[in-house]
Amino acid sequence: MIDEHEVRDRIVAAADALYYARGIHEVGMDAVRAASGISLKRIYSVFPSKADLVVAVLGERRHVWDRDLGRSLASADGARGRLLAIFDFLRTWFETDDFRGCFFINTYGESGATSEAVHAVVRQQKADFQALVERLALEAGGTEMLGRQLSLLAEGAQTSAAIAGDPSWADDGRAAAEALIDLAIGTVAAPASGSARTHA
Amino acid sequence: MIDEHEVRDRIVAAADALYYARGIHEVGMDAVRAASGISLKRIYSVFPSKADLVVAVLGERRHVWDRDLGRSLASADGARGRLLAIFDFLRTWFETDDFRGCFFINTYGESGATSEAVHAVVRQQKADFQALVERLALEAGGTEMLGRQLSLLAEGAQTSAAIAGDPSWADDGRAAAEALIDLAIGTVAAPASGSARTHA
DNA sequence: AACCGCAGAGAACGAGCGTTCTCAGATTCG
DNA sequence: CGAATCTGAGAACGCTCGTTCTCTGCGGTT
Repeated sequence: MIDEHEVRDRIVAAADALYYARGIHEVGMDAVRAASGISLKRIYSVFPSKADLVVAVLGERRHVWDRDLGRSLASADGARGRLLAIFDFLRTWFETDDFRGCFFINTYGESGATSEAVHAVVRQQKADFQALVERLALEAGGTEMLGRQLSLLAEGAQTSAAIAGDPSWADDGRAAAEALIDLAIGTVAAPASGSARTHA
Repeated sequence: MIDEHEVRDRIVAAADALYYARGIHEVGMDAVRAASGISLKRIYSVFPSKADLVVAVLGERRHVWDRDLGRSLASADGARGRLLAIFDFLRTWFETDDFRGCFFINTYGESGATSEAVHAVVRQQKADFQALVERLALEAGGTEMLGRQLSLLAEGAQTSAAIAGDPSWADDGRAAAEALIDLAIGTVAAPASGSARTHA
Protein backbone atom coordinates (compact mmCIF):
# COMPACT_ATOMS: atom_id res chain seq x y z
CA MET A 1 0.00 0.00 0.00
CA ILE A 2 2.77 2.39 -0.89
CA ASP A 3 1.15 3.33 -4.18
CA GLU A 4 0.49 7.03 -3.88
CA HIS A 5 -2.11 6.92 -6.59
CA GLU A 6 -4.21 4.17 -5.11
CA VAL A 7 -4.05 5.74 -1.67
CA ARG A 8 -5.38 8.96 -3.11
CA ASP A 9 -8.16 7.15 -4.90
CA ARG A 10 -9.23 5.28 -1.80
CA ILE A 11 -9.35 8.43 0.28
CA VAL A 12 -11.41 10.26 -2.33
CA ALA A 13 -13.76 7.33 -2.85
CA ALA A 14 -14.42 6.96 0.85
CA ALA A 15 -14.91 10.69 1.37
CA ASP A 16 -17.17 10.91 -1.65
CA ALA A 17 -19.54 8.25 -0.39
CA LEU A 18 -19.68 9.71 3.09
CA TYR A 19 -20.04 13.32 1.99
CA TYR A 20 -22.79 12.52 -0.46
CA ALA A 21 -24.76 10.43 2.00
CA ARG A 22 -24.48 12.64 5.07
CA GLY A 23 -23.33 16.04 3.90
CA ILE A 24 -19.80 17.35 4.08
CA HIS A 25 -19.89 19.05 7.44
CA GLU A 26 -21.40 16.01 9.08
CA VAL A 27 -18.39 13.88 8.15
CA GLY A 28 -15.19 14.32 10.13
CA MET A 29 -11.75 13.39 8.96
CA ASP A 30 -11.77 10.47 11.35
CA ALA A 31 -14.75 8.99 9.54
CA VAL A 32 -12.84 9.26 6.29
CA ARG A 33 -9.91 7.52 7.94
CA ALA A 34 -12.13 4.71 9.22
CA ALA A 35 -13.85 4.21 5.87
CA SER A 36 -10.72 4.37 3.76
CA GLY A 37 -8.40 2.52 6.09
CA ILE A 38 -5.75 5.17 5.50
CA SER A 39 -4.18 6.78 8.52
CA LEU A 40 -4.82 10.43 9.27
CA LYS A 41 -1.18 11.21 8.82
CA ARG A 42 -1.20 9.77 5.33
CA ILE A 43 -4.43 11.53 4.44
CA TYR A 44 -2.96 14.85 5.48
CA SER A 45 0.19 14.14 3.52
CA VAL A 46 -1.93 13.88 0.38
CA PHE A 47 -4.54 16.54 1.17
CA PRO A 48 -3.17 19.32 3.37
CA SER A 49 -6.64 20.23 4.60
CA LYS A 50 -10.22 19.07 4.49
CA ALA A 51 -11.01 21.82 2.00
CA ASP A 52 -8.50 20.28 -0.41
CA LEU A 53 -10.13 16.91 0.00
CA VAL A 54 -13.55 18.40 -0.66
CA VAL A 55 -12.32 19.97 -3.88
CA ALA A 56 -10.80 16.66 -4.93
CA VAL A 57 -14.06 14.87 -4.27
CA LEU A 58 -15.93 17.43 -6.34
CA GLY A 59 -13.44 16.89 -9.13
CA GLU A 60 -13.93 13.15 -8.99
CA ARG A 61 -17.72 13.57 -9.04
CA ARG A 62 -17.32 15.70 -12.11
CA HIS A 63 -15.23 13.12 -13.82
CA VAL A 64 -17.67 10.32 -13.07
CA TRP A 65 -20.62 12.45 -14.17
CA ASP A 66 -18.97 13.37 -17.44
CA ARG A 67 -17.99 9.78 -18.12
CA ASP A 68 -21.37 8.24 -17.31
CA LEU A 69 -23.41 10.90 -19.06
CA GLY A 70 -21.09 10.65 -22.04
CA ARG A 71 -21.73 6.92 -22.26
CA SER A 72 -25.48 7.46 -22.23
CA LEU A 73 -25.24 10.09 -24.93
CA ALA A 74 -22.97 7.93 -27.04
CA SER A 75 -25.58 5.20 -27.25
CA ALA A 76 -28.31 7.57 -28.47
CA ASP A 77 -29.11 8.40 -32.07
CA GLY A 78 -28.92 11.95 -33.34
CA ALA A 79 -28.79 15.22 -31.49
CA ARG A 80 -32.46 15.06 -30.60
CA GLY A 81 -32.02 11.57 -29.26
CA ARG A 82 -29.03 12.65 -27.22
CA LEU A 83 -30.95 15.53 -25.71
CA LEU A 84 -33.67 13.16 -24.60
CA ALA A 85 -31.10 10.63 -23.43
CA ILE A 86 -30.08 13.15 -20.80
CA PHE A 87 -33.40 12.61 -19.09
CA ASP A 88 -33.21 8.85 -19.40
CA PHE A 89 -29.81 9.06 -17.79
CA LEU A 90 -31.27 11.15 -14.98
CA ARG A 91 -34.09 8.68 -14.50
CA THR A 92 -31.77 5.73 -13.96
CA TRP A 93 -29.68 7.82 -11.63
CA PHE A 94 -32.71 8.91 -9.62
CA GLU A 95 -33.66 5.28 -9.19
CA THR A 96 -30.44 4.30 -7.47
CA ASP A 97 -30.87 3.52 -3.80
CA ASP A 98 -28.51 6.10 -2.44
CA PHE A 99 -29.68 8.95 -4.66
CA ARG A 100 -29.72 12.14 -2.65
CA GLY A 101 -29.80 14.82 -5.33
CA CYS A 102 -27.02 16.57 -7.16
CA PHE A 103 -23.88 16.60 -5.10
CA PHE A 104 -22.90 19.96 -6.54
CA ILE A 105 -26.18 21.62 -5.66
CA ASN A 106 -26.13 20.12 -2.19
CA THR A 107 -22.59 21.27 -1.69
CA TYR A 108 -23.46 24.75 -2.86
CA GLY A 109 -26.21 24.92 -0.27
CA GLU A 110 -23.85 23.68 2.38
CA SER A 111 -20.66 25.59 1.76
CA GLY A 112 -21.08 27.67 -1.36
CA ALA A 113 -21.71 30.77 0.65
CA THR A 114 -18.54 30.55 2.65
CA SER A 115 -16.00 28.79 0.45
CA GLU A 116 -15.21 30.50 -2.79
CA ALA A 117 -13.13 27.56 -4.03
CA VAL A 118 -16.08 25.23 -3.63
CA HIS A 119 -18.47 27.67 -5.23
CA ALA A 120 -16.15 27.99 -8.23
CA VAL A 121 -16.05 24.25 -8.84
CA VAL A 122 -19.82 24.00 -8.56
CA ARG A 123 -20.35 26.95 -10.88
CA GLN A 124 -17.97 25.46 -13.43
CA GLN A 125 -19.70 22.10 -13.41
CA LYS A 126 -23.08 23.68 -14.01
CA ALA A 127 -21.73 25.98 -16.71
CA ASP A 128 -20.13 23.06 -18.52
CA PHE A 129 -23.32 21.03 -18.42
CA GLN A 130 -25.30 23.96 -19.75
CA ALA A 131 -22.75 24.42 -22.52
CA LEU A 132 -23.08 20.76 -23.45
CA VAL A 133 -26.84 20.99 -23.66
CA GLU A 134 -26.66 24.17 -25.71
CA ARG A 135 -24.28 22.48 -28.12
CA LEU A 136 -26.62 19.54 -28.53
CA ALA A 137 -29.55 21.91 -28.99
CA LEU A 138 -27.74 23.68 -31.80
CA GLU A 139 -26.85 20.35 -33.39
CA ALA A 140 -30.50 19.37 -33.22
CA GLY A 141 -31.41 22.48 -35.15
CA GLY A 142 -32.58 24.55 -32.22
CA THR A 143 -31.30 27.68 -30.58
CA GLU A 144 -29.09 28.33 -27.59
CA MET A 145 -32.20 29.30 -25.75
CA LEU A 146 -33.62 25.84 -26.30
CA GLY A 147 -30.50 24.49 -24.66
CA ARG A 148 -30.94 26.78 -21.70
CA GLN A 149 -34.54 25.73 -21.33
CA LEU A 150 -33.62 22.06 -21.34
CA SER A 151 -30.91 22.75 -18.78
CA LEU A 152 -33.53 24.20 -16.49
CA LEU A 153 -35.65 21.09 -16.83
CA ALA A 154 -32.73 18.83 -16.01
CA GLU A 155 -31.73 20.97 -13.06
CA GLY A 156 -35.24 21.14 -11.70
CA ALA A 157 -35.69 17.41 -12.09
CA GLN A 158 -32.65 16.74 -9.93
CA THR A 159 -33.78 18.83 -6.98
CA SER A 160 -37.41 17.81 -7.28
CA ALA A 161 -36.60 14.12 -7.46
CA ALA A 162 -34.24 14.40 -4.53
CA ILE A 163 -36.52 16.28 -2.19
CA ALA A 164 -39.66 14.37 -3.08
CA GLY A 165 -37.83 11.06 -3.34
CA ASP A 166 -39.65 10.48 -6.60
CA PRO A 167 -37.68 9.49 -9.72
CA SER A 168 -40.62 10.13 -12.03
CA TRP A 169 -39.77 13.81 -12.22
CA ALA A 170 -37.27 12.77 -14.85
CA ASP A 171 -40.18 11.67 -17.03
CA ASP A 172 -41.89 15.04 -16.74
CA GLY A 173 -38.65 16.68 -17.69
CA ARG A 174 -38.31 14.38 -20.65
CA ALA A 175 -41.83 15.06 -21.86
CA ALA A 176 -41.35 18.79 -21.57
CA ALA A 177 -38.02 18.54 -23.35
CA GLU A 178 -39.58 16.61 -26.19
CA ALA A 179 -42.27 19.23 -26.61
CA LEU A 180 -39.82 22.11 -26.53
CA ILE A 181 -37.43 20.45 -28.94
CA ASP A 182 -40.10 19.62 -31.48
CA LEU A 183 -41.51 23.09 -31.17
CA ALA A 184 -38.10 24.64 -31.73
CA ILE A 185 -36.95 22.58 -34.67
CA GLY A 186 -40.24 22.94 -36.47
CA THR A 187 -41.69 19.49 -36.17
CA VAL A 188 -44.76 21.29 -34.88
CA ALA A 189 -46.00 24.67 -35.98
CA ALA A 190 -44.68 27.17 -33.49
CA PRO A 191 -46.65 30.08 -32.10
CA ALA A 192 -44.38 32.97 -33.02
CA SER A 193 -44.26 34.47 -29.56
CA GLY A 194 -40.55 34.95 -30.07
CA SER A 195 -38.99 37.60 -27.89
CA ALA A 196 -42.16 38.78 -26.27
CA ARG A 197 -41.01 39.62 -22.81
CA THR A 198 -43.45 41.55 -20.71
CA HIS A 199 -41.06 41.83 -17.88
CA ALA A 200 -38.65 44.69 -17.21
CA MET B 1 -39.51 44.05 25.71
CA ILE B 2 -41.65 41.60 27.62
CA ASP B 3 -43.83 40.90 24.60
CA GLU B 4 -43.36 37.20 23.97
CA HIS B 5 -44.59 37.51 20.42
CA GLU B 6 -42.24 40.27 19.38
CA VAL B 7 -39.31 38.51 21.01
CA ARG B 8 -40.07 35.43 18.98
CA ASP B 9 -40.32 37.44 15.80
CA ARG B 10 -37.03 39.17 16.38
CA ILE B 11 -35.21 35.93 17.04
CA VAL B 12 -36.63 34.32 13.92
CA ALA B 13 -35.93 37.37 11.76
CA ALA B 14 -32.33 37.56 12.91
CA ALA B 15 -31.77 33.83 12.48
CA ASP B 16 -33.42 33.83 9.08
CA ALA B 17 -31.13 36.52 7.71
CA LEU B 18 -28.00 34.88 9.09
CA TYR B 19 -28.93 31.35 8.06
CA TYR B 20 -29.82 32.35 4.55
CA ALA B 21 -26.69 34.41 4.04
CA ARG B 22 -24.15 32.02 5.56
CA GLY B 23 -25.82 28.65 5.87
CA ILE B 24 -27.29 27.21 9.02
CA HIS B 25 -24.33 25.33 10.36
CA GLU B 26 -22.09 28.37 9.94
CA VAL B 27 -24.21 30.41 12.31
CA GLY B 28 -23.96 29.75 16.03
CA MET B 29 -26.54 30.62 18.62
CA ASP B 30 -24.31 33.40 19.85
CA ALA B 31 -24.51 35.09 16.47
CA VAL B 32 -28.29 34.92 16.66
CA ARG B 33 -28.11 36.46 20.11
CA ALA B 34 -25.88 39.30 18.90
CA ALA B 35 -28.05 40.02 15.87
CA SER B 36 -31.36 39.85 17.68
CA GLY B 37 -30.31 41.50 20.92
CA ILE B 38 -32.12 38.77 22.84
CA SER B 39 -30.21 36.97 25.53
CA LEU B 40 -29.34 33.30 25.10
CA LYS B 41 -31.46 32.42 28.09
CA ARG B 42 -34.49 34.04 26.53
CA ILE B 43 -33.85 32.43 23.15
CA TYR B 44 -33.71 29.02 24.76
CA SER B 45 -36.88 29.73 26.68
CA VAL B 46 -38.69 30.23 23.36
CA PHE B 47 -36.84 27.62 21.28
CA PRO B 48 -35.61 24.68 23.34
CA SER B 49 -32.96 23.82 20.77
CA LYS B 50 -31.38 25.11 17.60
CA ALA B 51 -33.32 22.56 15.62
CA ASP B 52 -36.56 24.12 16.82
CA LEU B 53 -35.34 27.53 15.76
CA VAL B 54 -34.42 26.19 12.34
CA VAL B 55 -37.88 24.75 11.87
CA ALA B 56 -39.42 28.05 12.94
CA VAL B 57 -37.27 29.92 10.42
CA LEU B 58 -38.33 27.54 7.69
CA GLY B 59 -41.93 28.13 8.65
CA GLU B 60 -41.50 31.87 8.48
CA ARG B 61 -39.81 31.58 5.06
CA ARG B 62 -42.78 29.59 3.90
CA HIS B 63 -45.19 32.19 5.11
CA VAL B 64 -43.31 35.02 3.42
CA TRP B 65 -43.00 33.04 0.20
CA ASP B 66 -46.69 32.23 0.11
CA ARG B 67 -47.64 35.81 0.85
CA ASP B 68 -45.31 37.41 -1.71
CA LEU B 69 -46.01 34.90 -4.44
CA GLY B 70 -49.72 35.24 -3.74
CA ARG B 71 -49.52 38.99 -4.23
CA SER B 72 -47.76 38.56 -7.55
CA LEU B 73 -50.34 36.07 -8.72
CA ALA B 74 -53.21 38.26 -7.56
CA SER B 75 -52.11 41.07 -9.83
CA ALA B 76 -52.02 38.84 -12.92
CA ASP B 77 -54.87 38.21 -15.32
CA GLY B 78 -56.18 34.73 -15.92
CA ALA B 79 -54.67 31.38 -15.11
CA ARG B 80 -52.20 31.61 -17.97
CA GLY B 81 -51.10 35.02 -16.77
CA ARG B 82 -50.71 33.75 -13.25
CA LEU B 83 -48.57 30.86 -14.41
CA LEU B 84 -46.27 33.26 -16.21
CA ALA B 85 -46.35 35.65 -13.25
CA ILE B 86 -44.55 32.98 -11.27
CA PHE B 87 -41.49 33.53 -13.42
CA ASP B 88 -41.74 37.30 -13.20
CA PHE B 89 -41.89 36.88 -9.46
CA LEU B 90 -38.80 34.72 -9.58
CA ARG B 91 -36.99 37.24 -11.74
CA THR B 92 -37.49 40.11 -9.29
CA TRP B 93 -36.45 37.82 -6.46
CA PHE B 94 -33.31 36.72 -8.29
CA GLU B 95 -32.37 40.37 -8.75
CA THR B 96 -32.30 41.16 -5.07
CA ASP B 97 -28.83 41.76 -3.71
CA ASP B 98 -28.80 39.06 -1.11
CA PHE B 99 -30.29 36.34 -3.31
CA ARG B 100 -28.61 33.02 -2.59
CA GLY B 101 -31.01 30.52 -4.04
CA CYS B 102 -33.96 28.78 -2.50
CA PHE B 103 -33.58 28.55 1.24
CA PHE B 104 -35.40 25.24 1.27
CA ILE B 105 -33.16 23.65 -1.32
CA ASN B 106 -30.06 24.97 0.39
CA THR B 107 -31.28 23.70 3.71
CA TYR B 108 -32.03 20.30 2.22
CA GLY B 109 -28.47 20.06 0.97
CA GLU B 110 -27.17 21.11 4.34
CA SER B 111 -29.25 19.18 6.82
CA GLY B 112 -31.88 17.25 4.93
CA ALA B 113 -29.89 14.08 5.25
CA THR B 114 -29.56 14.14 8.98
CA SER B 115 -32.66 15.92 10.24
CA GLU B 116 -35.94 14.33 9.31
CA ALA B 117 -37.92 17.26 10.71
CA VAL B 118 -36.12 19.65 8.39
CA HIS B 119 -36.52 17.34 5.43
CA ALA B 120 -40.25 17.11 6.09
CA VAL B 121 -40.72 20.87 6.07
CA VAL B 122 -38.72 21.22 2.88
CA ARG B 123 -40.64 18.40 1.20
CA GLN B 124 -43.94 19.93 2.22
CA GLN B 125 -43.04 23.36 0.86
CA LYS B 126 -42.07 21.91 -2.50
CA ALA B 127 -45.14 19.70 -2.66
CA ASP B 128 -47.41 22.65 -1.92
CA PHE B 129 -45.79 24.76 -4.60
CA GLN B 130 -46.14 21.96 -7.10
CA ALA B 131 -49.78 21.56 -6.15
CA LEU B 132 -50.34 25.27 -6.68
CA VAL B 133 -48.79 25.17 -10.12
CA GLU B 134 -50.79 22.10 -11.04
CA ARG B 135 -53.98 23.82 -9.97
CA LEU B 136 -53.18 26.84 -12.09
CA ALA B 137 -52.32 24.60 -15.01
CA LEU B 138 -55.70 22.92 -14.79
CA GLU B 139 -57.42 26.29 -14.55
CA ALA B 140 -55.57 27.38 -17.66
CA GLY B 141 -56.95 24.41 -19.50
CA GLY B 142 -53.86 22.24 -19.34
CA THR B 143 -53.09 18.98 -17.59
CA GLU B 144 -51.49 18.12 -14.31
CA MET B 145 -48.44 17.16 -16.29
CA LEU B 146 -48.20 20.68 -17.62
CA GLY B 147 -48.14 21.85 -14.02
CA ARG B 148 -45.37 19.44 -13.16
CA GLN B 149 -43.35 20.58 -16.15
CA LEU B 150 -43.68 24.21 -15.14
CA SER B 151 -42.66 23.31 -11.60
CA LEU B 152 -39.48 21.84 -12.95
CA LEU B 153 -38.71 25.03 -14.83
CA ALA B 154 -39.25 27.15 -11.73
CA GLU B 155 -37.17 24.83 -9.61
CA GLY B 156 -34.35 24.71 -12.11
CA ALA B 157 -34.37 28.46 -12.49
CA GLN B 158 -33.85 28.92 -8.78
CA THR B 159 -30.76 26.75 -8.55
CA SER B 160 -29.33 27.88 -11.86
CA ALA B 161 -29.75 31.54 -11.03
CA ALA B 162 -28.24 31.04 -7.60
CA ILE B 163 -25.18 29.11 -8.66
CA ALA B 164 -24.47 31.17 -11.77
CA GLY B 165 -25.43 34.43 -10.08
CA ASP B 166 -27.48 35.23 -13.17
CA PRO B 167 -31.12 36.31 -12.78
CA SER B 168 -31.84 35.89 -16.48
CA TRP B 169 -32.50 32.18 -16.00
CA ALA B 170 -35.97 33.29 -14.94
CA ASP B 171 -36.53 34.58 -18.45
CA ASP B 172 -35.58 31.26 -20.01
CA GLY B 173 -37.95 29.56 -17.66
CA ARG B 174 -40.67 32.00 -18.58
CA ALA B 175 -40.15 31.50 -22.30
CA ALA B 176 -40.22 27.73 -21.93
CA ALA B 177 -43.32 27.97 -19.77
CA GLU B 178 -45.06 30.11 -22.35
CA ALA B 179 -44.29 27.61 -25.09
CA LEU B 180 -45.42 24.63 -23.04
CA ILE B 181 -48.62 26.34 -21.92
CA ASP B 182 -49.61 27.41 -25.40
CA LEU B 183 -48.80 24.00 -26.77
CA ALA B 184 -50.89 22.33 -24.09
CA ILE B 185 -53.96 24.53 -24.33
CA GLY B 186 -53.72 25.10 -28.05
CA THR B 187 -53.87 28.88 -28.09
CA VAL B 188 -51.79 29.14 -31.22
CA ALA B 189 -54.71 30.74 -33.01
CA ALA B 190 -57.32 30.90 -30.32
CA PRO B 191 -58.56 34.34 -29.24
CA ALA B 192 -58.87 35.44 -25.65
CA SER B 193 -62.50 34.32 -25.60
CA GLY B 194 -61.23 30.88 -24.84
CA SER B 195 -61.84 31.60 -21.19
CA ALA B 196 -64.90 29.42 -20.96
CA ARG B 197 -63.58 28.63 -17.53
CA THR B 198 -63.92 31.87 -15.69
CA HIS B 199 -62.35 32.64 -12.43
CA ALA B 200 -61.86 36.30 -11.64
C1' DA C 1 -37.47 48.70 54.12
C1' DA C 2 -37.10 43.80 53.41
C1' DC C 3 -37.81 39.99 50.88
C1' DC C 4 -38.72 37.23 46.79
C1' DG C 5 -38.39 36.01 42.13
C1' DC C 6 -36.96 36.69 37.71
C1' DA C 7 -34.19 38.39 33.66
C1' DG C 8 -29.88 39.57 31.45
C1' DA C 9 -25.04 38.93 30.55
C1' DG C 10 -21.83 36.00 29.78
C1' DA C 11 -18.81 32.37 31.91
C1' DA C 12 -18.62 27.48 32.00
C1' DC C 13 -19.09 22.79 30.33
C1' DG C 14 -18.93 18.81 27.52
C1' DA C 15 -18.67 17.25 22.98
C1' DG C 16 -16.88 17.21 18.40
C1' DC C 17 -14.17 19.07 14.93
C1' DG C 18 -9.64 19.85 12.06
C1' DT C 19 -5.07 19.41 12.73
C1' DT C 20 -0.67 18.12 14.90
C1' DC C 21 2.28 15.36 17.81
C1' DT C 22 4.06 11.27 20.14
C1' DC C 23 5.69 6.89 20.23
C1' DA C 24 6.46 2.24 19.21
C1' DG C 25 7.58 -0.82 15.67
C1' DA C 26 9.13 -1.86 11.00
C1' DT C 27 12.50 -1.08 7.35
C1' DT C 28 16.57 0.16 5.19
C1' DC C 29 21.39 0.79 4.60
C1' DG C 30 26.33 0.85 6.04
C1' DC D 1 24.19 -6.16 13.63
C1' DG D 2 23.05 -1.51 14.71
C1' DA D 3 21.62 3.03 13.90
C1' DA D 4 18.86 6.17 11.33
C1' DT D 5 14.56 6.92 9.16
C1' DC D 6 9.94 6.21 8.09
C1' DT D 7 5.08 4.87 9.04
C1' DG D 8 0.66 3.81 11.26
C1' DA D 9 -2.30 4.27 15.14
C1' DG D 10 -4.30 7.16 17.82
C1' DA D 11 -3.69 10.46 21.73
C1' DA D 12 -3.48 15.31 22.28
C1' DC D 13 -4.38 20.23 21.29
C1' DG D 14 -6.89 24.24 20.43
C1' DC D 15 -11.01 25.82 18.90
C1' DT D 16 -16.00 26.29 18.22
C1' DC D 17 -20.47 25.02 19.09
C1' DG D 18 -24.94 23.95 21.56
C1' DT D 19 -26.49 24.13 25.94
C1' DT D 20 -26.58 25.12 30.91
C1' DC D 21 -25.27 27.57 35.07
C1' DT D 22 -23.93 31.36 38.01
C1' DC D 23 -24.09 35.74 39.53
C1' DT D 24 -25.70 40.24 39.72
C1' DG D 25 -29.17 43.65 39.84
C1' DC D 26 -33.83 45.21 39.22
C1' DG D 27 -39.06 45.23 40.19
C1' DG D 28 -43.00 44.11 42.77
C1' DT D 29 -45.47 42.95 47.06
C1' DT D 30 -46.41 43.68 52.03
